[in-house]
Amino acid sequence: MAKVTLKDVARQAGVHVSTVSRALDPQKSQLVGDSTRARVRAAAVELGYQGDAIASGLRRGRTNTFAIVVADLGNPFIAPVLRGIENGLGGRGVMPLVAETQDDSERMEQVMHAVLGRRVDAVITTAARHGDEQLLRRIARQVPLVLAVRHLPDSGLSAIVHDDERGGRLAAEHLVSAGHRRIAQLCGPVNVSSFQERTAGFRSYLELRSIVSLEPPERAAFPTLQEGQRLMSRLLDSLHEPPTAVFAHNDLMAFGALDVLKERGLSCPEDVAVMGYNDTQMTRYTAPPLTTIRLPGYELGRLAADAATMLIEAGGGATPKLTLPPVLVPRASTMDWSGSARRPD
Amino acid sequence: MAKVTLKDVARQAGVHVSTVSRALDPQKSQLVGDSTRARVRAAAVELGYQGDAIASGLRRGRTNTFAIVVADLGNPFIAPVLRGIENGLGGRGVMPLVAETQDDSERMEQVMHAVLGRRVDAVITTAARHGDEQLLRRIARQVPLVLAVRHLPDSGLSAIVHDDERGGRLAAEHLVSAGHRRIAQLCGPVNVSSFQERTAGFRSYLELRSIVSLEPPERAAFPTLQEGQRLMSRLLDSLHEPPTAVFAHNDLMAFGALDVLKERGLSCPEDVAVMGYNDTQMTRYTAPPLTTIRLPGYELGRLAADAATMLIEAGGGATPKLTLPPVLVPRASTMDWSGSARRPD
DNA sequence: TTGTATGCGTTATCAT
DNA sequence: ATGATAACGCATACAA
Repeated sequence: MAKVTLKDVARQAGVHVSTVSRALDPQKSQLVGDSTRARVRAAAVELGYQGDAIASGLRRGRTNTFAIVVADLGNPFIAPVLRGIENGLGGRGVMPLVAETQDDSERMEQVMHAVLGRRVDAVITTAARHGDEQLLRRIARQVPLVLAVRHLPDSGLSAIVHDDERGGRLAAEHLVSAGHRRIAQLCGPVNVSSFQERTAGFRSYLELRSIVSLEPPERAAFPTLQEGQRLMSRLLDSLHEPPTAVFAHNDLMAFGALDVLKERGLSCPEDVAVMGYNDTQMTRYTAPPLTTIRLPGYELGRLAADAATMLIEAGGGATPKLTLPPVLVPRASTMDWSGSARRPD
Repeated sequence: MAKVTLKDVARQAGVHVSTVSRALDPQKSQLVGDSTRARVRAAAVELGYQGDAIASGLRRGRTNTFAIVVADLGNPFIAPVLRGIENGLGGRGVMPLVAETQDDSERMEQVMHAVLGRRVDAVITTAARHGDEQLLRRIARQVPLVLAVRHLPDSGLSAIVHDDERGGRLAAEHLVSAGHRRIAQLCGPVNVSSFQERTAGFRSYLELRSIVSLEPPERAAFPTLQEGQRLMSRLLDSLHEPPTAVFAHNDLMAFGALDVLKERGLSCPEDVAVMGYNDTQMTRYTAPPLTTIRLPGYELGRLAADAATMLIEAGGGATPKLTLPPVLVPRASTMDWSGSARRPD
């Protein structure tokens, strides 16, 4: 089945290619006579004509394709975001070109190169890290760029993010009001805005209450389960006495922390309360169900898609920024802590 | 920053466009003199030249883009598969164009239309349903097509799948050998190969042991948590006495089943053992940890990418098919069933 | 309302 | 070893 082009349809319908082009373009089909339009459409259907988006893209300078650059497809939190983007795009006939940086700035550069070469109409990335400012600003001069989930303060780039500073504070408030005073946080990578802000928000509330935040000797290199395990081990090793509560910077790291607690014969929440972040799908099914901070990932994805669309239309005349609110979701992993009776708030 | 084309580089280097094209093409750069090549490259770097994959695609007839058509990005099992595909493609400079059908055959048709129009070099889909044979065979005549995860028996299409018949049998063996006799399965959608085969494999082993499989009045419309809840409720409503073990066709449905059990005051595994399928990331953290069937999703993704590449090179002269083995992962959700002492095998 | 001509950026083919 | 030219399929400015 050789590929059918406008030319073939034109011959079949007995008109010129440009007429076919117009008749088949919803925007311009009105410019063509009723009878010819019908004839052209019939011919197109009969021959099974299918427009060539590549040729059209070359001519029009628009590909109806957005690049979605994520850090890690394996992180369950990314699925709803992707889905939101996909759904936000679908209606407009735009399709997502997906790439993964694996949280590596070099790969980020390669990926950006690859997507720019494909002449995407916009780029949405959830993979920004501090240090990428220069690269991303350069990219943003060539194509509308939206930061999602992670932003780059003072970069002047559009960003749709969650209020992670607030999320960190919510976590701290929750733990403190449950009576905890020996509190630690397992921090995600230092060069990612989300984790920096969670750290800061959490710490600032503790300081407000004059509580010292216990912290492991280092931060996670990646926000993964394995790193959660590693940090929790190091934390326990570095203290004479375990903390009574731990705030992990995402749910995966919290699960890693739970592993280590169990391994060492500590129970959650009786000995150590644990909370996560993101409220990924499974948190309510774990043992114990995990207290966490819920972020509207799907919503954020849709809004990022909208922002990218706006950016295209505005032609540089706007930089949409939005910060979505997190919500505390209290569950058993921070309830009924045995120490709360002994040391009431 | 206006876009830099071959023409600009040619002018800067003082050569003809076609020379630039050759000098910059790794395949043909040998055909051009050493000094000119150096000059051209210098000019390209200086101007920040970046090839236009759209124009190149139009001319060459290859876009270095594969379409990945999935049913549901929200299903956690799809993440490792996507990741495997992405990694399998990355090395070859190919990028994935991702689309979601939401398990709707009509949307499948639209999506296929959209990706064909984008002149992708190949299509990998994990969203095939019985009833899609005709559509997909038509697509396969126009572009190399690989079915992944779900296949279409007798369609003659390439397929990289898991051995779900075997997986179903493993599940049945496990439950029976734990002493269960009142066993039910919560079946996924009837028109999807994976679930049909899980159903068949499970049933065939029970028949072998002369055990009647209890089943809810209907199957799930989608393999989701909500449907798992619904089916479990209907199952319990339809029986005088609950089953002692339930095989859910994926982990999500199993979690739904657990919800309902808890709601009704039944405990797992003491009253009812539950097992899932897929071994998604969270199964070891749930309460109780979920017995499940592990599938090599990442591997399957990589192999599907390879198969698609092969298909392109073979030009229709091959239809790679592969079936990957599942593995039983026993955990607490099917252990220490209280009835096993009373009715030993 | 329809047809003509031209170009989007690249590459293959031919010629030099 | 390099240059000239045409063509990939489509869309637009312009002419009729």
